[in-house]
Amino acid sequence: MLAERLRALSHPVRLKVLMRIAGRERCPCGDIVREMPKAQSTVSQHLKVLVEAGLLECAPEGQRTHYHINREAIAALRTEMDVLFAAVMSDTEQEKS
Amino acid sequence: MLAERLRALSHPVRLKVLMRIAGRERCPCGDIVREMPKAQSTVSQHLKVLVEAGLLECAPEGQRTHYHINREAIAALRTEMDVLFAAVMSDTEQEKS
DNA sequence: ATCGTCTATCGTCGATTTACGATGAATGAT
DNA sequence: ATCATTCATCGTAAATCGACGATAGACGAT
Repeated sequence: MLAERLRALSHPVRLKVLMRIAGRERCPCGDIVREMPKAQSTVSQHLKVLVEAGLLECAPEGQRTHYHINREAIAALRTEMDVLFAAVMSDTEQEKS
Repeated sequence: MLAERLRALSHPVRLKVLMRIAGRERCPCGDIVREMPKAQSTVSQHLKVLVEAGLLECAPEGQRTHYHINREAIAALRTEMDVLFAAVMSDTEQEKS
């Protein structure tokens, strides 16, 4: 559901996490923790939320887990948002004085 | 902040409310309550959240309050989302094997 | 085999959210 | 003046969230 994905994006830390991961392939959790004034468990939780929303994917590799953007999900979200924006911005036609 | 506005959109009832108001000028609270299986106080609260996020504007008129879309805010949000999407979808350049 | 590193998960606490009914203020109708 | 309608707000209960420390499992290095 759209609301679910928007919820995943509706926290400043998660937005920042997403941006940190963007532009990298295979970004491990530790990298993000190091760049953020949050406990490791907190970051891990936020990552989980993003993964569960489908916006991130993770790949356990050796002792670490690499996260990366799920571009398909992002593209789908963009489409949904476009539909929403179009609907909400649509002209009423009954407002001509 | 972007996260704030996304939060306002991240609830199914609020999304529905927004869609109900879209395409109408001067939509009173009662109309929405009637079209939704939620208590009046609940709808009123959700409207408040949307207003506080700037996505809706309200105009008390007689005994009722008319709500309408704040198109400028929606447009601004769309721009912010475009930036986010662009950043997140950007190619890494380091993935060519 | 032992130790350090990386990460997920658990338990917990306080804060916030969501929903509702009740209430009250303002307006409109009679 | 009385009464009904419309809406915002208050109080409240249950659920969820956000953050943390502690812990445990898996892996890599020695």
